[in-house]
Amino acid sequence: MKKSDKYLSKCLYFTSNALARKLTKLAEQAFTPIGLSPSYAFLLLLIHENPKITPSGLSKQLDLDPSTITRLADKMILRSLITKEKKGKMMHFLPTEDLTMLLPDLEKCWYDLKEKYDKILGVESADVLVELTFEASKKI
Amino acid sequence: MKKSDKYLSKCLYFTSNALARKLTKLAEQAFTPIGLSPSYAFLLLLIHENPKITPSGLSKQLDLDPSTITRLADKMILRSLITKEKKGKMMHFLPTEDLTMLLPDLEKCWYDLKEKYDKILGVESADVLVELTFEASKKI
DNA sequence: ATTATATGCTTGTACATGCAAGTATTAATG
DNA sequence: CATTAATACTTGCATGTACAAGCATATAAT
Repeated sequence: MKKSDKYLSKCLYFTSNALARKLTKLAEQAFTPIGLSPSYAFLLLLIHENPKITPSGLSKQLDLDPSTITRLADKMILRSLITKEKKGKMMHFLPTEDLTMLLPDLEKCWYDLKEKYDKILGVESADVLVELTFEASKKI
Repeated sequence: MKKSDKYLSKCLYFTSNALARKLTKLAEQAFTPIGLSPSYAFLLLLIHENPKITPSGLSKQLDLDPSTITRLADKMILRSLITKEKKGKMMHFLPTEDLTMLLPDLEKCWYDLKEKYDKILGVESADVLVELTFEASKKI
């Protein structure tokens, strides 16, 4: 076994990025029916469940830079799935009717995604992995 | 607990992407001493240990698209850390003297990175996580 | 041997993302 | 009250990455 194999297969940075890329591909497939990539789906779900949520609020929950939220949200506004309202220095996002109508389809995509990787990894393994990954992510 | 929390914290796509982003940031810090981001470090290590390796070979080992390898490698050529040679339709990458000289520093960055996340997560937890992540990634 | 197909790499383009800097609003301090 | 500092968001720019299409070479089929 070469040194490089050890570096790769034993490096959390590398393995987690590789896994993330593959899951992203899987997720993108799962979400094609609604024509949105998965990041947007999360964003939309959060806005739907937390109307008036701010960019910084979304930033914290999604672990994304505020500027990234702005860009993602702008595209969703163009698609009339959300709106935004400025109150002082705060910006609030609001779901539209279109989003409400889309929601069931959106949730279906999620189930499909979960089904996909559960099938590949086994439900128990997937559950363990997601739990550990979540905990690790919180710590870093 | 809102539905969205479940969707986020229990979604492997989301958690693994969040973790990967955070580890990438950590890794970028660890590799600043040599002025390279971590993807390049992996690439260089593989080329150093497998002289004459091809883009497709690197693509498989790094789980990156061949076109991505081309771009990464091009930048390393500009920095005189590798060279490339065409033989038929195959392209071969070769380490330069500069790379050989850089290698010890490069490996040091790795150890620092591992130390960093081992400290945060605990060595055992990190080991378990990397193993599970690696296995999952192989399956998908 | 010529044409067709497959393989390997590179280039054009697009995208999610982060950081640094800018703008606008609120809070704090003198 | 005026000035300074802090907060919230957005914009400019850079980067790693993938996909699709293109080009070059090798292999297969007729």
